Amino acid sequence: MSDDTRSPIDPAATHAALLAAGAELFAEHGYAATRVRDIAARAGANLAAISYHFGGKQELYMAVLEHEAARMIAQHPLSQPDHADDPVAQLRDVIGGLLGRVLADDERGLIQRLLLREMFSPSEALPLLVERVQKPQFALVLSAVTAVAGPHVPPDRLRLAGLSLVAQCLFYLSARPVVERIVPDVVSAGGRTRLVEHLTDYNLAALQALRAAHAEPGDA
Amino acid sequence: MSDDTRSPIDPAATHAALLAAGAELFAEHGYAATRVRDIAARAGANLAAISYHFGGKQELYMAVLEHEAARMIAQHPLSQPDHADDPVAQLRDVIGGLLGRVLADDERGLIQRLLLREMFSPSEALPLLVERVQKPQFALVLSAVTAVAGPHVPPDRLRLAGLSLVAQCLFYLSARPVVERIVPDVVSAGGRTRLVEHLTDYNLAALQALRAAHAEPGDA
DNA sequence: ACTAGAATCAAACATCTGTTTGAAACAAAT
DNA sequence: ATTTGTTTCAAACAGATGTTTGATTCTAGT
Repeated sequence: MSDDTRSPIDPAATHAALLAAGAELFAEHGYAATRVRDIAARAGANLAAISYHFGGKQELYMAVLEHEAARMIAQHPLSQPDHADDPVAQLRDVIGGLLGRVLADDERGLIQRLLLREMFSPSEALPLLVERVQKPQFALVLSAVTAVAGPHVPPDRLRLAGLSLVAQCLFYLSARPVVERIVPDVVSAGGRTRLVEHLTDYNLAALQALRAAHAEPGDA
Repeated sequence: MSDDTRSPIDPAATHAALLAAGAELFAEHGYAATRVRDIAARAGANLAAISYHFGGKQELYMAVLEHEAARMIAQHPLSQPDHADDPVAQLRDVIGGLLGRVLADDERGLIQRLLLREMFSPSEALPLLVERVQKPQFALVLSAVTAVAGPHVPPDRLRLAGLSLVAQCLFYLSARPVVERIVPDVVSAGGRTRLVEHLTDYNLAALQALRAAHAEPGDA
């Protein structure tokens, strides 16, 4: 990020560089532990640029969250369920997509990390993130869960099942250092495909059991 | 917390009050966002008491983690699997125990919150917490998972299943504000028993499918 | 009662940190 | 070329924050 060789005065470039540097540092260290001097330095901008362009640290943080949320929606749209006929493939795609976003080292992981930090230390920005990031993600998960479990399962159970699924994917975002310390080679490059397989199999079985438990009397 | 009417000089009481106040504030706001002045105030102690008794903020933080980990082991031992004959009950107990610890508002929740913060922003204290808190917890989960899924499932799959189970329980610790915003009444007092039921059913089904997939050729 | 060490306290200290300032550099319009 | 408004910059600023200090109070041993 942040072209260090930015000789001509380019307000937009400074603005963008500050947003990018802020996103990385806020995601890595959290709001309180991030120094505005470090953000400015990484952005190759002057210290006062933060106050000039955004008003202050707090406003920059909010702008970062809005910007990252908007970018995720624009650049990485949650794939629509185009497997209307194959619920299992739909489930696998949702899991793979969610896990890929969560474990990505690039900008896709940024918004997830920021969101998780907001979850744990909510600020006034949490509602925005929930509305723009979490709810659409959950809706997608819920549609996949519903497709597998069938329409006869009560909405309550479907929501709980969706939460279980999201939980297992997001877990590896926060618990990565610990998981690697307890069970090695789970989030390594090779282990990632195994992980998607496991999550698909594991939840598929649970969802099919849920479907069976709420089968329509006349169903096979 | 921290008896405010502590007229006689009692070094041990000050020491303990600082540990308690530090645990609460560190768990609530994280290390960077916690001010030593607030800790001292909540403990009813003088500001300099932190340096005097522990050396500094960093050392107090380490002492808090060690103390909370030790207290959890001493006061809330992870119930041993006394259901050698009933794997389902064992699973339910493990889930209920883990979820109870995670959602507890008392001191049981403290160590979990501190641990989760360490997971996300690891410090040099993480290895200690993993060894003293996380590994024993995971061993217990793994024994329950193994009891249900049977001995013929490869250890790799068992560990992944254990992680899935832990993930679903810990999720509600970090995601509580978001969960309540997406799906109301899940972590409420009434919803908690429903939650334990759901988690038990959901994972029981998944584990039984795992058992069936790896059944000994001669098994029924 | 006296002394010595431990613990507490109010105050001061040094550093860090977010913010502001006023001048300088730049771009665009006249 | 001059003017005007915008952007950048080094420096300074004010407040917060972790730490230290030196005196004071307390407890215990003699």
